Amino acid sequence: MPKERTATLRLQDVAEQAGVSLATASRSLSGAPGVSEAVAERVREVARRLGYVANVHARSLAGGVSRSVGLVVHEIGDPYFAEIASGVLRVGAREGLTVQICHTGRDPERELDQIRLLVANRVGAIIVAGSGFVDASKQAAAKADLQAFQRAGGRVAVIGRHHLGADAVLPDNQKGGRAITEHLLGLGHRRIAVASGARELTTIADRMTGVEEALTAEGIDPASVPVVEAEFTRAGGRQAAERILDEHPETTAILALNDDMAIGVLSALRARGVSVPEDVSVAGFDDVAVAQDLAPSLTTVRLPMAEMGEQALLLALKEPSSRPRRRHAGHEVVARDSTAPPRR
Amino acid sequence: MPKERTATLRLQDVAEQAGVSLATASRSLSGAPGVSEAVAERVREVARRLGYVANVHARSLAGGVSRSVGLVVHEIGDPYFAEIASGVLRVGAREGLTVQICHTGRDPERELDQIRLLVANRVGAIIVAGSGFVDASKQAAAKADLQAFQRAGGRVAVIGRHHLGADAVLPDNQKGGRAITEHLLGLGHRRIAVASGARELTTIADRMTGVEEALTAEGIDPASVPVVEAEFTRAGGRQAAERILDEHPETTAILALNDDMAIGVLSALRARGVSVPEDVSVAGFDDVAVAQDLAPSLTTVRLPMAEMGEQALLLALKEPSSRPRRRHAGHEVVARDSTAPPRR
DNA sequence: GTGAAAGCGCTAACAA
DNA sequence: TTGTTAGCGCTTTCAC
Repeated sequence: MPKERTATLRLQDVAEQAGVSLATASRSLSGAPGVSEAVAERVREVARRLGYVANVHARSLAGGVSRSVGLVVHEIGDPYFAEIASGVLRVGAREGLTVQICHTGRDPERELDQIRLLVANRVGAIIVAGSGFVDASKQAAAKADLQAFQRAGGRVAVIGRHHLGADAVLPDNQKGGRAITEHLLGLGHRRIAVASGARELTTIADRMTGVEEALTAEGIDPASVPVVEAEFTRAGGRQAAERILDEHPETTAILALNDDMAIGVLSALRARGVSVPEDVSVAGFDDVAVAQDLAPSLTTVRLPMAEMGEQALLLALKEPSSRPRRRHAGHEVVARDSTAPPRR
Repeated sequence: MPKERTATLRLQDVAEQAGVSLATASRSLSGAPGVSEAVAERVREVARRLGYVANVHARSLAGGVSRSVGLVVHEIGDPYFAEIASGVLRVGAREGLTVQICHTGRDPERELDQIRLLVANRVGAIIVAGSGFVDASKQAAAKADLQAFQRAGGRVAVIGRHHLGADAVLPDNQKGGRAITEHLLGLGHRRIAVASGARELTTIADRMTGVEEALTAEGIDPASVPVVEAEFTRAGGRQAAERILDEHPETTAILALNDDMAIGVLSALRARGVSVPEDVSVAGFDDVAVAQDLAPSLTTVRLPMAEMGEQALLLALKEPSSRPRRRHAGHEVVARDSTAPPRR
C-alpha cells in the first residue's frame, strides 16, 4: 500500500495549465452548468492531455456522493453467485460505477462485518445476494446497519427473501419448486426423495414450500416424502444420495434443491452403478452453466441469475420508494436427459 | 446514490463523547502509539457503543493510504476467473482490504478504462488477471498507466504472462501444455488435434509451445498436427470439434486448450455419436470444478486458480522490489475417464 | 460566466 | 501522553 505521498496530478494543475480557476476546472470536468462551452472544452482537453484522473476520495468527501456500490455474496467461486456478480458488474460498468465484492460464507457475523466495511467505504448502494435466514433474528444486526445506511441516503437491494427492509429481487423459489415437482409427478413419479440444504435458509424453505404444494395438489402427503438435509454443495449431494439409496431404495426420482447438490447426486448414483434416468430420475435447481453439459444433461429450474444481478443494481439506482419494491425474477423448467418416466 | 449530506457520525462526535481531542480519538482507533491504553480503550468503547465507522475517503485523503485493491478480470462469470477472484477475496478479507472487481471482456481498451478507474479510486494495488497479448503494443497504454501508478507508490501484480512490467504469478501454461500432450502421447496417440483459442493471447501461445515441445520430442512434426482456432468458449469447442471430425476423421485424441472448450468438444462428440474415450480421447486445461463431474470425467491440467489469486494479492502486498518478481504456480495432469489408449 | 473561499472527515506534524 | 492545527483534493455556495 502506498505510504509516501503520491505525486499525482491534481485538479489544481489542470486548472493552472488551462488558465482557469479551480472552480471552473471542477465545473468543466463534472459537466456542471455555469461554464461556457469553449472554456469547458479547453479544460477537458488539457485534462486529457495531462492524463488527469480525479481523486475519487476527495470527490466523494467534498461532494458527499459516491460512484461505487458494494456486492455481498456467499462465495464468488460458486457459479450461482459468479453469475449474479457478472450481471451486477455489467450494469456497473455501463453506469460508470465501481463494484466492491465481498464474501460472507453464509455467516451472519461475517456478513455484518462486510456490510460495515462497505458503509465505511461510503458506497452509494449495497446489494446483498444469497439466501436470507428463516430466523429473522440472525440478520437483525445487519438489518439495523442497513436501515441506518438507508436513512443516511444509501440505497440497498437484496436478492432473495430477506428480512432486511429493502428493495428486493425475488427468485421464483417457491413457484420453481412447485414446477419442478410437477414435472416429476407429470412423468409418473410417486416415490420422490428430496436432497435439501439447511432449512434455516429462506431459499431452501421457499423451494420446499413449492415442492409440498405440488405434492399436496397431487394427493401425496408431503410428510411421506423423504427429505435428506445435507450441505448445499456437491459433497452434500453425494451424501444425501447415498442416504436416500440406503434408506429409501424404492425411490424413483431425486430432486436436489440446487444444481450443485444435483451434480453430487449424479456422481453418487454413477458410483453405485445406478443409471440415470433409467433407474432413477434426477432434477436440480438454478441451471448453472454446466447443467447442460453433464451427462446425462440435467433437468433443472432455470433462474436468470445474471439478470437478477442486473435488476438488483438497477433497483438500487432508482430513487428510493416509501415502501420496499419487489421484482419477481421468473423461472423456467428445463427438461433435459436426467429425468424420464419411472420404470415401475 | 446519496445526494443529500449524510448525517453520519464523525470522529469528532466520538471524541466529544469520550472527552478527548480529535487527535487522541484518531490514534486510539487506528492503533497508533502515543495514547495510554486506558484512554484508548475508553474511546474504542464509545465508538463501539455509537456504532461509529470511519470514513474511508477522509482517511485515505488525509493519510494518503488506501485499504483497497482492484482486480481486473476478463469476466467474473467464467469459473476460471471466479476461482481466482475467490482467492483474492479470501486474502483481502483476512487483511481487511476491500476488493473492487471489474470486467475487461478481453478488450484492451476496456481494460485501460477500468485500470484508470481503479487509479482514480486510489486503490493501493491492482491485480490484472487473465491472459496477456502476444503483441505487446496492445497493452502499451495500460502498461504506461500501471507504471505511472507504481511510481506513485501503487502496487501491481499480474496473473499470466503480460508485458506490463510488474510482479507476476505465472500459471504453468507451457509445462502444462507439454505434460498433457505427453500424457496423450504416452497413451499411444499419434493423431492428435488441438482445439485452440486465439493465438494472440499469451496463454494460448504458451500452451501451444508446450504442446509443440512434446510433439517434437516424440519425433512428430508440429506442423502436421491440426490446430483449429475458435472462440475460447464452449461454443468454440463445439465448432472446433466439428471441424476436426470433418476434416481430420483419423484423429484419435482432441486436446482442448481450456476446459470450457473441452466441454464443448465433448458435447459435439456426443451429438455426433462419437464415444469418449473409446473412439476419441479428449483432454482439457485448467481443471475447473465441474471437470470431475462431467461424464466422462475430464482429463485435464490442474492449475491452482484460487491459490494463484491469493499469491497475486500477497505479492502485491509485499514491499516492491527493484525488479519484477515471478512466482510459478505449478500444475498437475489429472487423468480421468476422457482419455484412454487409441483403438487403432 | 468566473473566481475566492469555506468546508467534507480524517491523519500527522508540531506544540504543550 | 495529549491537544492544536494544517492540510489531503475536491465540490459548492457566494461574490463579482
